[in-house]
Amino acid sequence: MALRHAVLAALLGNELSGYQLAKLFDVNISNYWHALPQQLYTELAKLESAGLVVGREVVQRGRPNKRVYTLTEAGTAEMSAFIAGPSKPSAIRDDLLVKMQAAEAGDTGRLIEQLEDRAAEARGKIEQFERRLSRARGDLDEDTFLARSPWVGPYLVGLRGRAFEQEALDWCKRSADVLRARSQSSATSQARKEH
Amino acid sequence: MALRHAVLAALLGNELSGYQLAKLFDVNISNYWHALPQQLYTELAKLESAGLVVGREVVQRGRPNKRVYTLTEAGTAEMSAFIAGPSKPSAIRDDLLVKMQAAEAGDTGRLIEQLEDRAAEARGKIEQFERRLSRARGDLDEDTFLARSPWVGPYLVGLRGRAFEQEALDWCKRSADVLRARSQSSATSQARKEH
DNA sequence: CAGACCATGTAAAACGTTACATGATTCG
DNA sequence: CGAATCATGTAACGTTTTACATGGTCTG
Repeated sequence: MALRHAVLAALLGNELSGYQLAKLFDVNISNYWHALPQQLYTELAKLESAGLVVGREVVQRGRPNKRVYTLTEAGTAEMSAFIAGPSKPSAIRDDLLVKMQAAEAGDTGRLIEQLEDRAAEARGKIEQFERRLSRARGDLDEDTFLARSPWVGPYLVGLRGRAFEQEALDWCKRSADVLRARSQSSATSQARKEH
Repeated sequence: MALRHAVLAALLGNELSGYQLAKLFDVNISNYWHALPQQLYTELAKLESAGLVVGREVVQRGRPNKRVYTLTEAGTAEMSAFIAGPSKPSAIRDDLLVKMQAAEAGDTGRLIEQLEDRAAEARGKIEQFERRLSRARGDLDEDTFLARSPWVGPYLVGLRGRAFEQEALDWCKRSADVLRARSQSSATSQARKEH
């Protein structure tokens, strides 16, 4: 029971369909919880039969009908109990870091490419976070917003998302630079030998 | 097949037993890949029957015998193929962030406590990383070390571990401050009303 | 009219976590 | 002598991923 709370948290204050939730998880929530659409559909069904959310059918013109979900009181209570309870240690898994750890066993050029791809991705995400944070603040400066807004949870989560991506970006740039410099100098000394 | 590569990466250049590997995962590798001891024992058995590692029995006095594992050529080749192949998007899951997202639905005081606990944990980990990095560098400065050392993968991974914990620490402090300030000002306005 | 987007699910396979199980040695 | 550390596993259970399945609308 873990995805459960991430879904409830996303639904808190927003009425969302499975599809909308999937998009939200893809672009936003994935920075602290990753889930595939299939999981969300099954989770929403489970949550509804457990009485933590209620769904209602929304008839649409020009596109398929959808079923949107809202938290019930039991759902809010569940969330409140979750917040008070113990946290599991946060888990990370990142292929790039596994690859970096084993860098000497593989093709450094390919690894550098992957670091550059990840850096580009990070740049995109940072911009997204920036836009979303700025929209949330409106014309208040950050400290004022954080002091006065009735809801700060999602904003603080966004700050961490941005910082995380910034950190990833810096690391990718630095690591790619180091690997590039090393492969050049070893190519140079190789050339010197062959001379 | 995912834990597999994290184990192979850890074993690259080190001959380790399941137990030593478990400790390494607990303190070091957990920053980019999390695994429990049980998983490691079963994974090592699988890797050995797949011919990617070989184990050998080490007889010890004063403590139980152990079985230590080394990469085979096939294991190194597997790692090299993994490095060249596509990376899965990195996955994070952090209860604290789920709780923060839903902060308004629960007890803010409990959440602040948890942020403080996490901050203390982060401080400890940062120190550990600092010590390990400094030991790895020896008396070279970082840039010289990164240019000259034959192995930089683990060091670069350590840099990210430290940066990640530093980022977590900063975020926990900032978030706890924000929540504290808000609960005080709402307590104040509450007191004013009751007056 | 092809490709992207909206919209929702099921089933099987792989993976991870929790609980169970054991036993010797060292340190305070 | 109790707790921590060294040392290794199995089995049951729960979660996540991958593959399969479908079908309408909107945009270029």
